[in-house]
Amino acid sequence: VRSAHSKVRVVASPESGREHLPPGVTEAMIVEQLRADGHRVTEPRRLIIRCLIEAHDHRTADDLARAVQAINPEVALSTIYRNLEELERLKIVEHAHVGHGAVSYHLAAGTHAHAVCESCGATIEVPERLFGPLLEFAETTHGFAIDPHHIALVGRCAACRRSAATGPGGATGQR
Amino acid sequence: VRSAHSKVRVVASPESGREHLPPGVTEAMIVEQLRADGHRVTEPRRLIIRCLIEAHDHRTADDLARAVQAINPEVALSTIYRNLEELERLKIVEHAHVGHGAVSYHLAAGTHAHAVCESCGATIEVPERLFGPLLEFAETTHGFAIDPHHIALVGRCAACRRSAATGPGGATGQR
DNA sequence: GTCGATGCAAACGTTTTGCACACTG
DNA sequence: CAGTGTGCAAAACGTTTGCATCGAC
Repeated sequence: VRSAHSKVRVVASPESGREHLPPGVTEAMIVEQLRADGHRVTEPRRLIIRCLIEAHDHRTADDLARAVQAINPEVALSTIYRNLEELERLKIVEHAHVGHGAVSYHLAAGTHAHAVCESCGATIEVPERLFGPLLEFAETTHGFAIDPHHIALVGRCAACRRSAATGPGGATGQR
Repeated sequence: VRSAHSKVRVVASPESGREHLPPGVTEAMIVEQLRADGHRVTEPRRLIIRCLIEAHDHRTADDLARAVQAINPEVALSTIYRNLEELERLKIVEHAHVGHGAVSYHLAAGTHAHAVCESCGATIEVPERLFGPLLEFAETTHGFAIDPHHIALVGRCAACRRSAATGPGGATGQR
């Protein structure tokens, strides 16, 4: 039961389709923003941005590294991390903690949170507004401001629930 | 800004007090359960259970190791991990992913979820019922069963929000 | 030419594993 | 006395950092 889901498969939203996808962010726009903030525009940086836009699902630093290295194998993993850090500082990128595994990065399109299947790694997206009661409780009773983006909820997707029902071998299992 | 919160401070619930604390679980009860499941009762195991009960706030494997080693320094960290794993299999213990840091373990008292302050690590507890809308959405639109226990929500506690407001130095910061 | 950004390799903190030995049942 | 559970040490994993060099401005 070691490493499952290396590739996060995003379960399509039934009706909505792609309401939340990168709202037309372009490489140029981001580059612009970087320049404005006094940063240099280098090839690795440009590649990272490009791959981040192309991969509109969420991916780990390592996934991203592979995508970038497919274009330029010279780019180092540490560069990926440093750039993701920078891009987060500029609010261009956000990350989410997806249970046990590696952190997942994506463009800051806002407005949705994530839930990951603990057995297969499939991700669904959840409208932020459903966090309302939680936000309100935390706010009013503790003055605490919950950030729904930052972590992924955990659970079991339809498929895995089904197969768990059939195959009884199901240990408590996953992390 | 390296390692902050090693000690997770649990913000007291304003009124409720300790409604959810270990509902009188005892070492003996758990030992019983272990035996029933065909496991052996060893000293390390006993100590781990004891410390887990005594520390009714949530703690990392490492915290727990220190507590156990205060009694018997021989106990290895790997034993802690292996036992936590076993206890989870028996549904005696649960773990929660608390943002970036180490995983947090606690007795499976159920009925509440967690939210952690991303800057100081303070934890609040959140009634499970507030997840209702989320559970329902995930269930009806994707057949997905969210498990509110498994991960901690992330946000900012009252104190840190206040100091962020005063001290402007606040970077985007924390992980 | 300056200094921010990079590649590499090594360090880090947490968790997992392989192995020989110890102890419970 | 069988075999689970243990300690130890080392590996694995994702991430961060130090340092010399490179290249955008």
